[in-house]
Amino acid sequence: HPEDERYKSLIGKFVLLPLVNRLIPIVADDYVDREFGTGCVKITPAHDFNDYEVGKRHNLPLINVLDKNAAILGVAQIFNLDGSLNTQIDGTLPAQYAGLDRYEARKQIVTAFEAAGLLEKIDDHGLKVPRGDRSGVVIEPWLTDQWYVSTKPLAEPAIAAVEDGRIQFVPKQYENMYFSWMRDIQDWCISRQLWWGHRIPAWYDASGKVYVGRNEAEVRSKYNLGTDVKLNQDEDVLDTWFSSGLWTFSTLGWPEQTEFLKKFHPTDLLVTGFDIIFFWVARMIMLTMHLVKHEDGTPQIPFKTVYVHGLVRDGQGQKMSKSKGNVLDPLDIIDGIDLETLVQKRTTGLMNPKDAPKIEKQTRKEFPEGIQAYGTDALRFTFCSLASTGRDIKFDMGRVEGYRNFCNKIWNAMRFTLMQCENQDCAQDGSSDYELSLGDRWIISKLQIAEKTVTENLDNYRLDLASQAIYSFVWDEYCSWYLEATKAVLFNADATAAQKKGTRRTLVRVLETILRLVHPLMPFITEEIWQIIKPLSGAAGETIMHAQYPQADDSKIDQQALNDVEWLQAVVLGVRNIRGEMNISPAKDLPVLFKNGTDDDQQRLTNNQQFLKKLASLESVTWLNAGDAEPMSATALVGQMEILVPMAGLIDKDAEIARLTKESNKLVQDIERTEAKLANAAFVEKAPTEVVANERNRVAENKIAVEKLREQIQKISAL
RNA sequence: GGGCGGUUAGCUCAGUUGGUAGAGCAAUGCCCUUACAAGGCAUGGGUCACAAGUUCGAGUCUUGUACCGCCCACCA
Repeated sequence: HPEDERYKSLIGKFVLLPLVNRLIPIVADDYVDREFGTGCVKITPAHDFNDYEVGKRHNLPLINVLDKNAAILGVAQIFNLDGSLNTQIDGTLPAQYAGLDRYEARKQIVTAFEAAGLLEKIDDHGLKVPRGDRSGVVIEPWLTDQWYVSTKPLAEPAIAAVEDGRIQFVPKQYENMYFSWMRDIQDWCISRQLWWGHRIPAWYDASGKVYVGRNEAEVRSKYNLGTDVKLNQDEDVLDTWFSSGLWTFSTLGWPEQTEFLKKFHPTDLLVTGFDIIFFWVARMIMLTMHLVKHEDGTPQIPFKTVYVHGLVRDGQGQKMSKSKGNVLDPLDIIDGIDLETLVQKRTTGLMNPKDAPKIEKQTRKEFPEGIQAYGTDALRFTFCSLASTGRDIKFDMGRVEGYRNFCNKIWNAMRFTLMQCENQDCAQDGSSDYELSLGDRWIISKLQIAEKTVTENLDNYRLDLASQAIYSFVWDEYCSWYLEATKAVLFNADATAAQKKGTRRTLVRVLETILRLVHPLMPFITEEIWQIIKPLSGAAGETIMHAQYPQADDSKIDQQALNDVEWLQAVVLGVRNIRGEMNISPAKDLPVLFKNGTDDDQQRLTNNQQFLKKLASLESVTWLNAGDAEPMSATALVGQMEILVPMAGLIDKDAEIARLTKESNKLVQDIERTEAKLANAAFVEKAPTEVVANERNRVAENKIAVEKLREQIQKISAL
C-alpha cells in the first residue's frame, strides 16, 4: 500500500521468488488491505481478476503457469499486457512440479519451503472460491484468446432511445436499472467454448492469420485467397445473448429487406422478467440499433415497450429452485399430481442428494394431499390476477382454487343460458319484436362499464385490475343479480312473448360478449363455451380467437336503469339482511309491507314487483298509506322508506332488538365522526363546498334513520 | 458501501389526481331455493410497520427509523 510506512522503502526494489528464482518487482497499490496479514500480497495478474487490474496499473507481465487442466507447466507462458509474447523474462519453472495438479504442487511447494527454512507459519483463512454451477469444480482464471464486442459505441444510442422515450419500460422504474447498467457497461466477451450456437465468423490460415467475413466464400474473395490456402473456422460459438439479441429482426428474414421485416419491425412489445434486462433487453436494443436502419439511415429500435413482470416465488417468498426443492411445475397445477409422485419428482436429480430428506419432509407438509387439477385457464387467470407491476409474485394456491371456481361459475352460467334459450326464439334474426326489461337494460349498461374498465387496464398493462373487473362483473353482476332477475321474466306466466324474447336475447348476447372479454385471460373454456352457444348467439367466424374484442358503447348506458336497480338491490338487501339475521329459511316466501316512501319509491315498487318478489323471495308486496294499520314487524330502511317484515311466528324479539341496535350504533358512530368534522371551522371553510355539503347531508340522513330505528326498538320492546 | 422495492383483514394481494379502507382464500351462522354445495344468502374481522411533518383532512405527499427482499460493487 503506497501509504504503508513499513514497506515504503521497498517500493521499486525486487524480491526473489524462491524455487523459481525469478525476480519480482515490488509495487505499491491501494488495492491492498494493510490491516490484513502482513499487509503485503503477491500479485498474479494471469490467475486472478483483481490482480489483473493491479497488473494493468503497474504494467506487470502476465505469467501463466497452468495448462488447461490446471496442472503446472514446465515453462510458464509470459505475455505483455497487449497480448504479445514477452521474451525478456525467463519462464522456466522447477522441473519437479511440471505436470502436477495445482493442489499436489501446492503441497510439495509448502514442503519445499519448510525444508528450506522459508516457512514462517500457516494460518487458517476462509476464502470464497468460485465453483462451476454444474460440476462444482473450483474455477481457475486462465488466459485465453476471446472475441470481444466494444460496447461503448453501441450503448450510447441505446441509452438515448430510452431517454427520449422511443422505448418505454413498464413499470418505469426499471429504466433506472437499465441506465445504471448501460452507463457503466464493460466490453462484452462474445465467444463461448460450446458445441452448439452460431459459430464465430472468423477463419485462420496455416500461419494463424485471421480473416473475418459473413462466410468462407466471402472471406476468400475479400482477401483474395486462392483455393490452395487452407482455412479453418474458429471453433468458438457466440454467446447465447448475442444470438438472441438478434431475435426481433433475424426472425423476419433479415438481412433481406423482406415484407415481414418492413411490416413488423420495430415490434410493439417485449414481455420479460427484470432479471433479463441486462442479459437480453439491453443487448437487443444495442444490436438492433446498430444493425437495422430505417430507410433514412436512422437506427431502428427492436420494440416500443418493455413490459417487466415480477418473478414467481413460492408460497414463502423464496425463489424457486431445484436444489431448494420448492419448484412448482405449472403442469402439476394444471393436471394435478399425487403426493408420492410430487415427492419423487422433487427429490430426484438433485445436485446435492443430501437435501432429499429435508425436501421430502417440507413437501409432505406443504402438500399433504398432493396438488389438485385446477386447469390451464385457472392457472393463467391466477397469474394475471397476481401480476401487479413492480413486485414479485408470491404464489398462492388459494387464489388458483378461487379462479378454478370462477371457471365453473362461467360454465354453469352457460348451462342456465342453454336451458332457457335452446330451441327458443332469442331474437337474433334481426327482428325487433322484443322488449328489454329493466334487468336487461341494467346488465347491458353494466357490460359497457366493464368493457371500458377492462380495456383501460389492459392498455396500461394492469392485468390484475383487468382480471378483477372481469371477475366482479361476471360473478357479482351477471351471475348473482342478472341471472336471478331473468327468472322473474322467464319463469313468469304473465310475461309477454316479446319480454321473454328480449330477456333471452340479452342473456345470450351478454354471455357471448363476456366470453370475448375474458378470452385473452381464459382461452380454453371461453372457446369451448363460445362454440357451444354459437347456434344461439349467431356469432360469425370459426373461432373466438378471430372474433372482435368487445368495445364499450356509451350510448348503451341507461342511467335510469342503473339507478333503479341500485334501489332494488338496496331493498332486496334489506329483506335478506332481516332473513339472514333472523335465521328465516330462504325457502320461506315472506309477505312484506312498505311505508313512508316517496312517490318515486312507490313508482319503482309498482313497476318492479316481479323482480322484487323473485330476488327477495317475497310472497306479497303491500304499500301502506299514512294511517293504515301495521303489524309488528322487523324493519329495514332504504332512504326514508321502511321495509316491514311482519314478525308473527317468525321473529325472535330479542334478536330483532339486537339487530336494530347494532344498526343504530353503526349510524350513531358515523354521525359523531361526521359532526366532529363539521364542527371544525377550518374544514367548513377550506374544504370544497360539495365535500362539506355531502357531509351535512350524510348527518341529516343518518339522524332520520337513527330516529326511526329507535322508534322501532321501543315498539318491539313494549311488546 | 451504492441503488431499487416491500411492510394494508388470519393468509395472498389491490387501493388510479389526498375526501367514509377493498377482493380472493380462510372464519362464523342459516340453507341441497329447479345454472352452480367447487354453490347461495347473511355476518364478523384492519390505530393501513413506527415516528415526525405538510394539510381543514394522509393508506395516499415529505423526512426519518425499524424489519424483510432484490440488484450492483467490495471481500490481503
